[in-house]
Amino acid sequence: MTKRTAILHAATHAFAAKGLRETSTTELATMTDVAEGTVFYHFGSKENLFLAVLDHVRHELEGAFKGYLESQRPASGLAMLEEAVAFYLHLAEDRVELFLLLHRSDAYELARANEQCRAELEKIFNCLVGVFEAALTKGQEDGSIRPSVAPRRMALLIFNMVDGLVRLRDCALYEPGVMFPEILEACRGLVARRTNRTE
Amino acid sequence: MTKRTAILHAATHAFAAKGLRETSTTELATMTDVAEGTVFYHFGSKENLFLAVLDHVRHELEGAFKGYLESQRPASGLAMLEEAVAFYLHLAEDRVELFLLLHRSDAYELARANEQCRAELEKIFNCLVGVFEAALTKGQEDGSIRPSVAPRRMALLIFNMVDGLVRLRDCALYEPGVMFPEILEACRGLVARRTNRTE
DNA sequence: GCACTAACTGAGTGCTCAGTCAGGATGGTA
DNA sequence: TACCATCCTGACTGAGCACTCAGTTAGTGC
Repeated sequence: MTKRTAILHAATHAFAAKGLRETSTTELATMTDVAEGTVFYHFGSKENLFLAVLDHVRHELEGAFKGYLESQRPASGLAMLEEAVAFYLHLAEDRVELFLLLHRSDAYELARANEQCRAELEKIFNCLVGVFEAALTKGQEDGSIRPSVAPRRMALLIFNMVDGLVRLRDCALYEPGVMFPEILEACRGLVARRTNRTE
Repeated sequence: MTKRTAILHAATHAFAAKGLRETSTTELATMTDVAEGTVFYHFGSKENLFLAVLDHVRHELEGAFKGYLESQRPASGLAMLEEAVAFYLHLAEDRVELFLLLHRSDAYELARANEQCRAELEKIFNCLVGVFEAALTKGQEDGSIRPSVAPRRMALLIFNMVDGLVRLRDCALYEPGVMFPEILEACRGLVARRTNRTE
């Protein structure tokens, strides 16, 4: 591993765990057995390093979801949606650092002043919401999902529900795994084509 | 207004807008036309000031929701839920700073080390989720809401949906007002007693 | 007028940190 | 061997910061 990528990885984890301001360049240099100057040689400034981290996070997320979408052959759009929710929660456990970083205010703060950061965040956001949206669109084609549902907007609501659970875990306020059956049931209730029934 | 409350208010807005680390005590002193020392005379440390701000935010939120609950005489639990969602979105626009502060990582960061902060956050969280939970419980009593719904857990999911919208606005990624009809419809679909129908 | 206290002041302190820079090491090429 | 580019080093710098403290002011009771 080159020193550049070592710094990038260390920064990803440190920024996710402690935040941008709370992680010093001195600290990153020590963590990676590198001189302070090396950080600036490769990335120019702390802000640029953060942008590189965000770019890295985006690639990781896009890669993970791309791999998932290609491996799945779901029976229906509705099944695809349920699998997407499951995969989202799985990924949030598998790659905690990616989600921790996105759940911090740092990136959104920077995005207010930095156009590149904003664009990066929007790409990530579209990728995350897009997974649910794709399932809903497919479901409307195969008839498993109600035609009255607006895919993009419903995807946004589902994303909020699922990502909200992950966020509560990150804040150590709640454990999302517990809610897994409820959230699947909720998604079905929100979008599945209704059959005749009363309760 | 005493200098103490002037500092408290300035801090609430500054911490919400820029974050804890990004707001210096020097800055707060200048904003409120007060000497640096005065901040420390009243609050002892920046961390204590932040805790006072959080306590203030909690009182404001609890007061707002208490006033709302007392003024409402909804026809059913389902109607109450819809009003709660509307009020949440309304409050999030009316008192932007309260929600901005809660959507920052600062408080959750501090909560990891500070028990008082953690307790404060949990109270706020319970207050916010509680509003939806109360509506669901009432709805199960009057029959407007399905008995199969677990009030607390469903309240959590609805909270995530609604608060997620507010959060997207705070990140300037989306405008929540647009989604208002969808989110009401979604809530009804999630919890309302089902009638015979097919689509 | 005096004593006591609470509120307030602001210059000063010591520390942390992002970023710099002059120079060293390494390896490829003429 | 000489030259050059790339990678890397770490002591240094200047700015910003939280916090301190000796001292001032204003109010209150005697």
